[in-house]
Amino acid sequence: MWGVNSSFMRYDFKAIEAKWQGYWAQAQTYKAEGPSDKPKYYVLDMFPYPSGAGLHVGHPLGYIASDIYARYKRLCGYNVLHPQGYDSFGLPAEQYAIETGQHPATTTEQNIQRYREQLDRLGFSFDWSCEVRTSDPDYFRWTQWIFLKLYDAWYDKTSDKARPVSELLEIFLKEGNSNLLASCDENTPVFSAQEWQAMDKDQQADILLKYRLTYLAETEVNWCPYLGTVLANDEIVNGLSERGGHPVVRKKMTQWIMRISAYAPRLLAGLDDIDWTFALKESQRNWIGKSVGALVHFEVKDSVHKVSVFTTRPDTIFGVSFVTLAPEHALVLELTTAEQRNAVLDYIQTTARRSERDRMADVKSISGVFTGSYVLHPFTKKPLPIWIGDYVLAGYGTGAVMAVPCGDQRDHDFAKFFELPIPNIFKGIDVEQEAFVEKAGFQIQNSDFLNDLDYASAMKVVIEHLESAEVGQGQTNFRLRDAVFSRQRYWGEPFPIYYVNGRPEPIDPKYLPIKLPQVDQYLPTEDGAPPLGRATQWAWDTAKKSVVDNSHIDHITVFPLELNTMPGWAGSAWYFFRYMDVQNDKEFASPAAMAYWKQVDLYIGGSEHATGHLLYSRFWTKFLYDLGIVPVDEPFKKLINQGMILGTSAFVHRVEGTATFLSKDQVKGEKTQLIHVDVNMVDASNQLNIEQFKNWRKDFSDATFVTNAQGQFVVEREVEKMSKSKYNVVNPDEICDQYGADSLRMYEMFLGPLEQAKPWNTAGISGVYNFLNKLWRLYIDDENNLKVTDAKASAASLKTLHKSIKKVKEDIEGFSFNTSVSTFMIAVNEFSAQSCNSKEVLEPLLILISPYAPHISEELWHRLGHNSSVTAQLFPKFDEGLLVEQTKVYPVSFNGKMRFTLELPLDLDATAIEQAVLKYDKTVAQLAGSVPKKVIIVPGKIINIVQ
RNA sequence: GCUCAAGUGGCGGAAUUGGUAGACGCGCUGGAUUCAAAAUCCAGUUCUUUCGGGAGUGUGGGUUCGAUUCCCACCUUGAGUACCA
Repeated sequence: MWGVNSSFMRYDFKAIEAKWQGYWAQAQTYKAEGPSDKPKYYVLDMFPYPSGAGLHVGHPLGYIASDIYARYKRLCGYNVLHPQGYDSFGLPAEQYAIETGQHPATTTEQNIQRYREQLDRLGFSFDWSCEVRTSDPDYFRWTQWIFLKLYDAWYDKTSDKARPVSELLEIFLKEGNSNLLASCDENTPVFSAQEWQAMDKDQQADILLKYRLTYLAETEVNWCPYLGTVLANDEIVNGLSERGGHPVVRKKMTQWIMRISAYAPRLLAGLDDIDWTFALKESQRNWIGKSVGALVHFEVKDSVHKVSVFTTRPDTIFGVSFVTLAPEHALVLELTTAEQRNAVLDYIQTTARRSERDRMADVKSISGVFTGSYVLHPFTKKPLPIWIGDYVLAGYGTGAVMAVPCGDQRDHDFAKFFELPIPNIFKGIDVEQEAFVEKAGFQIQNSDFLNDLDYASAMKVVIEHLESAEVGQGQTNFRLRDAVFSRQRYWGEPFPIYYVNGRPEPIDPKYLPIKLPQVDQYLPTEDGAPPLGRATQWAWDTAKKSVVDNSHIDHITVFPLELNTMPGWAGSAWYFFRYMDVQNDKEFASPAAMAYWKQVDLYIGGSEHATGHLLYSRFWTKFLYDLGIVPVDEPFKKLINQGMILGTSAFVHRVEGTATFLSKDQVKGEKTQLIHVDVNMVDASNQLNIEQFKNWRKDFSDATFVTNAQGQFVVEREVEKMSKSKYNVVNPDEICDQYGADSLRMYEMFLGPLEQAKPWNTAGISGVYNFLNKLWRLYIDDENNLKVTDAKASAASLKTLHKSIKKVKEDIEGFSFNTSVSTFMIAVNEFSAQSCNSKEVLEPLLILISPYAPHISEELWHRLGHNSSVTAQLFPKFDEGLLVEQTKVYPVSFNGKMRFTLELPLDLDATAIEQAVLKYDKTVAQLAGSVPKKVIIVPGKIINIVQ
């Protein structure tokens, strides 16, 4: 308690922060204006999933950065929308519900409150009046509404946009689908207008479903019967579930699928127009995976069948020596001859037993089997053997490849292994040992009409030949697969769908939202239906009404509702539009609000969403744009990925097999195990509080602790991901208690570049904490009186101020928040040294610092006598004339003679220039042997000095 | 394997278009203050040195009057992705 009485006053951050947080909330200081004449700026964070663990210091990093930017934009006169919400549907709440029987809504609500308390302490300028929660029926009503829009839409490749199904019906009615270019199921039959009209309602419905942007299809999934759910590939380890170690089987399930593949070309092209990092765009490009090539059809010898393959290298068509099908390929059994039948069946069985993951992991071993059949080369008509092999994936292209051993390493390996021919089509290149895979630096040989051509011309010529001979055509393939949209879970959005004779029917939008029914348990039912199957049909009031409404249904009770729920990404794929007009109960946002706010100008979040959320959001935005619902076709103009804040774990050395713990400096060759200890029991100099440790781990209360000569027990340190299980979590609440929110905000920015991963180290925070106290003492004396006067500022302090304004402005606009903290420190140190107490510089300084440390700035601003908020001010402008720096002389070689370039400020007169030159005469003389005789001034800052 | 990013003091990290490398902070050292501690303030802190200087931004080359910055090769680390025909 000595500190309170000491002559040096520390600023009372607790009182100040509480005071201004309350004031901002009450005055709604950060509420965005509605559509107005002011220029707008939309700053968005990726909204959090409210987990039970609460926030650790890593979570707010991006929020602090976006808050600084939002505050800066307000200071620049923008109407800023800076909202926050919760991605509140999710698996952990459901798992907790399964274990405890508590409704996920209850725990979610508790977690949200905890998050809100923690966020509020940090002084964010969020406009909470437009908070969204994805699990709120008033919100997911619109998620369901968008789903219905997708259900009621198809993709027209001719106009390259989505259109309503009603327009598709008109086309079918008039001309059938033979001229239609649309994204649809591969197995869609071709029909005329007459044939369409002759179909019954059910047949028509089945056809339409093949065109819808969300459709039902059977897909293979990883099913864990024990957990009663589908698992993602990375949730499986060695064929067992990661959680619990239960067996996982491949199972076919009918699921809702999103036809994102229809948008692949536009999702790729759109990347060129948005301001994202190269790395992030690159990972989306890879994910979309465009490859340009050709489809080639091979006739099967003595058969009506054809094998179609996709290849990116049709120029190597004369190098084909066999064709390989995936074991799952539809034609495999039909093409297998009687002699090969057993071998092929064996092979299919063996590969089926291996999971997809094993197959992918095991790249080196080569396996395959001959089917006994042959295809005919499209040009030479030479018979080529058909093989099956598991290096060909059923899911990509056509599930079949034309094997060119001289031009593809996998084909080469396969050919060598099974002693198949390796014809060489590359002139003068040896392909005996390995394939030649370059796309340049060769001329083609042994290839009929392609001889002597290079890659580019051969590609062009061969596609012309394929098309004129009607044995293939140029084609572009995408790797992007349609996205499975069904989850066998409880805590997600219900689908607005019911079934009539097994066919889906949409629920009328006027009955939305379809709320989650009450269930007795959150597990799947005994017969394997999703948890929603536990609810009685009539628990679904609104759904029931819709079924009753449907006039062509007679026996309402037999028509089941969709029991799956939507995946986590559904609610997050459009939430940025809802913030614009959150109270609206007629539309998800009004056209006026969307016309004003348009799109997110700055989006900050983690890069782990590169191929999930960020891709799906772009997909839904483009879709809504096609229907004229939203005015933009890209949701996020600029995107920044904040790096992770890592934890610094602490470990103790335990001598193996004993209960003896050694201080780090006492380990002398003993075999030790490292055991995690809670970082909160370790001080800044890496000393462990042994008593606390014994208390924490009762099983070690009798253990021996070997300390060093100073009686200290030193722990081992290591940087790891911050996580509860590693006991390295630092809670922002504790930092706020000890140093205040402004210190935490500044320190997180000061740690390093925003986009870089960096370790947390609580010890370093004293630097910014001391800085804020120095800042305080610049304005307030030890008797708590204002020191600031109306006196004119000195030239030196004005220069310091304007340098700082320029630097901070550049830093914020370039997202280099770390260096502006240094700038503040330098400014305050210089002002202290200059004994500066002029309002003229100290007022602008507060405005400058306010985005970083809003509480202390606001307090001092009011102490200076202002009634308004510091954030209502305008960001100060810097005076270029004050920013004159030192002069520099550099020698420049020109036409063999030595010339000198001198960087000088604009406002220097001739005498000053001469002085500047003389000041550097030593350098110049060293370089040129003498002092320059003549100084020539050219426009701008550059002055040439000629010998 | 492929793609991307990054290697600078004891540590986190600065350095504008190629122009005084190590800003700023932590830590450490010394001093002031204190009965003492905490806190605060001041000075020092890349290495090396015969105190003139010399070396130095992962390694080896190159371009340049001048390179942390640009080019080539290599090494290391991190992230993503994976039989995509």
